[in-house]
Amino acid sequence: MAATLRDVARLAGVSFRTVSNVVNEYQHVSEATRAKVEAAIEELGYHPNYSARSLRLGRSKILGLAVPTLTQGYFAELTSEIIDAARERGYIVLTEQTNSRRELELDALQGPRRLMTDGLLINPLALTSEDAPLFSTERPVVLLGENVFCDQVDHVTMKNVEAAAAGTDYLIGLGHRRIALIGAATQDGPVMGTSTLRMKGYRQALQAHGIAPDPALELPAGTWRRADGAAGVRRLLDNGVAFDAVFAATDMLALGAMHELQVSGVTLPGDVSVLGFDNLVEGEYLTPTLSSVDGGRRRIADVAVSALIDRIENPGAPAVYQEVDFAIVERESTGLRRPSATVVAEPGAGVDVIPARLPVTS
Amino acid sequence: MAATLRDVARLAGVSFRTVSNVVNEYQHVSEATRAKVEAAIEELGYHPNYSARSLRLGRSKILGLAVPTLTQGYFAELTSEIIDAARERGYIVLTEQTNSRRELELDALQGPRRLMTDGLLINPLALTSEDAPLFSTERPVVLLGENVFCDQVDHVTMKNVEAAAAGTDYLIGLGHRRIALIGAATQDGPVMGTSTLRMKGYRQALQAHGIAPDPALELPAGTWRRADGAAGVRRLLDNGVAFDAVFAATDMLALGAMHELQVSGVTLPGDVSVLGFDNLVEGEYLTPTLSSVDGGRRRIADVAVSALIDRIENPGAPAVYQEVDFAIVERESTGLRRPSATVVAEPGAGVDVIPARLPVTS
DNA sequence: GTGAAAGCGCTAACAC
DNA sequence: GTGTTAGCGCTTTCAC
Repeated sequence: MAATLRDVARLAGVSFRTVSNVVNEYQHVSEATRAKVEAAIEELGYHPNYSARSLRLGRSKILGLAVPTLTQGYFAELTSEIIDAARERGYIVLTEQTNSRRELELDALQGPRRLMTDGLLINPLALTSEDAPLFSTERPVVLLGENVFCDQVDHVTMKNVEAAAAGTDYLIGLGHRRIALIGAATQDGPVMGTSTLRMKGYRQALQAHGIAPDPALELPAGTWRRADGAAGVRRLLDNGVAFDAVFAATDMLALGAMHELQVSGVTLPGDVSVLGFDNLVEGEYLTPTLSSVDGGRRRIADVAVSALIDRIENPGAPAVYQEVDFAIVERESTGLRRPSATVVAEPGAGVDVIPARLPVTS
Repeated sequence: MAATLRDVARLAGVSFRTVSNVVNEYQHVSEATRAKVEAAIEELGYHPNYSARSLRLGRSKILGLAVPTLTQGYFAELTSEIIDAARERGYIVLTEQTNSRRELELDALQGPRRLMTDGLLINPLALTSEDAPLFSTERPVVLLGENVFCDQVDHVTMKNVEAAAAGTDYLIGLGHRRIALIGAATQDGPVMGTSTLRMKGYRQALQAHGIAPDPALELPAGTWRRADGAAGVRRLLDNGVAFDAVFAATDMLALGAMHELQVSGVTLPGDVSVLGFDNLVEGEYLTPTLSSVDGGRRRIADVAVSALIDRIENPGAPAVYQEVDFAIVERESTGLRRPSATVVAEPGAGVDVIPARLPVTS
């Protein structure tokens, strides 16, 4: 059996109240007693019992985290960063996977496990803003993502519209005019909210530069997996749609798109620039390395964890909606449009149908 | 404040002992009382307090998991599967990342957090078998991976040697004779244990078929990231080493290798077969899809969680070392060696230096 | 600066 | 079949 406060007190020859004082770094303990107690703690290998402490304090120093799945790069990295951020603040993380299933998202929110944790970070995908009332529970919740909005609850997310606009703007600045968007929003698509916002930013940037959006360049993706990115490019190539850049709504889509382009003999970024979104570490290990819009995942982790812990330790403040800053991470997959490239249509020219595939000019 | 047993008892008009009986599904509760109590529970939204229950029982139904990082595909997927397996058995998982740092692995093993969990699953990378004594702690531990072996502790791992041999054997069966191994073991390389075992299996299979191992085909990888796989292939191509297949020690290495081959104009699997190891979901989303040795990750998760929970609920049994079964998952990146391929050296012929790069025969 | 004692919410041994 | 009660290990109020 593990040593308790009493065991330590007995060994140190003090009352167990004094031991508690030492453990909790209270004032008013003489140096001599403190040393004695610390020696006893060391000797017995004493650690406080967290269950007892939680019961007493009503706090466990455990945060709950509910993400769709760890098998997707974005959520694996987000979780990784949340765990690290929590650790820095003395909290640990109980991770649950909801698999985007409504019942599991509800369980994370309302189930008995809630009581083990001091607060919950949740990125819902199945629940929608119609379910918003469910989020204003007695125990603190911090919302992540773009699927649910709720006035009553802290929310940390990206500047999706602005970031997507900046990404598009960056491509335009490189001279690109026929920018395909892979991962365009559809009614029944996955992660509706996110794609809607990113598409909005894409269109805004085009319009700001007087480029008319071309439906042929807006490709929905069934899911956000690599294969969908590849399929998007395939469709462009098969339909002979002219394009000089690809903006993918996520890095996973970008990876698939890059791959399909390269297999088809298209040089990156010579013929086509590819820009992703999310800045996954994976992008650093590609050839060419992937340029990407960093929506601020790292910062979301930090801010969300801070917001949650602040609310736990200091309840009652009004709910805050926070958007973190983004950045464009320029690597090798994007470059200046080559003046000689034959595939580029003039701004606003609509669909340019070219014979077969994207010709490779070199 | 959340409702307690007493609140429920008061509302139901029974003693709180009776409520406890209902909650814990004891015998000897009349139907009528049970119904009354359940109604009261429902009305108050009562959930038992886990801290109190843990304190009382000395059990928390929380498992600890210490993996190097969630940013690597293998560990993200392993964690995902462990969380699901634990959930099925009524446990939840506290995930920690050790970043392969010795101090953090020690902390997972010995730190105060151990007391919150009923048991620990740990995949050490910095600790070695010399540290084995540290693993036989009072509370149950299950070891994962190949870096530490300890008689005193349950251990669940892959049949690395046999699986790598089977993978190599499979490639030989397809007619390949010049099989490059990317991720060969080195003294100071990462994940020493794993690469040593997989290389051993590779060599065994070659020898079983009378093929002499060729040092030029055994490429160490600095780390197990995608870029290292690409670098391995580059080295083969630049040195003009003839090869008709690549066996990568992990899927990440395989991804990099595939990419570098394709960018160099090599057709997969027409010119070269590529076989990975780990069977990450990512492999399903490549073009071509990646054939891979599945070391049994899914099963490791199940078996390890079961072993840990069994030991928690029924301590005292002797420690067990278990190796799970593997499988070869055949997808598109591997195929029969083409008889016409000019790049294939005869078995045992040693290094064939060819002019420039691997010629593409079509 | 230290000691005594209450009580967090629960389970289970013990009465009835 | 139901009620009473002790105590898990801790923090903290209150004396001294």
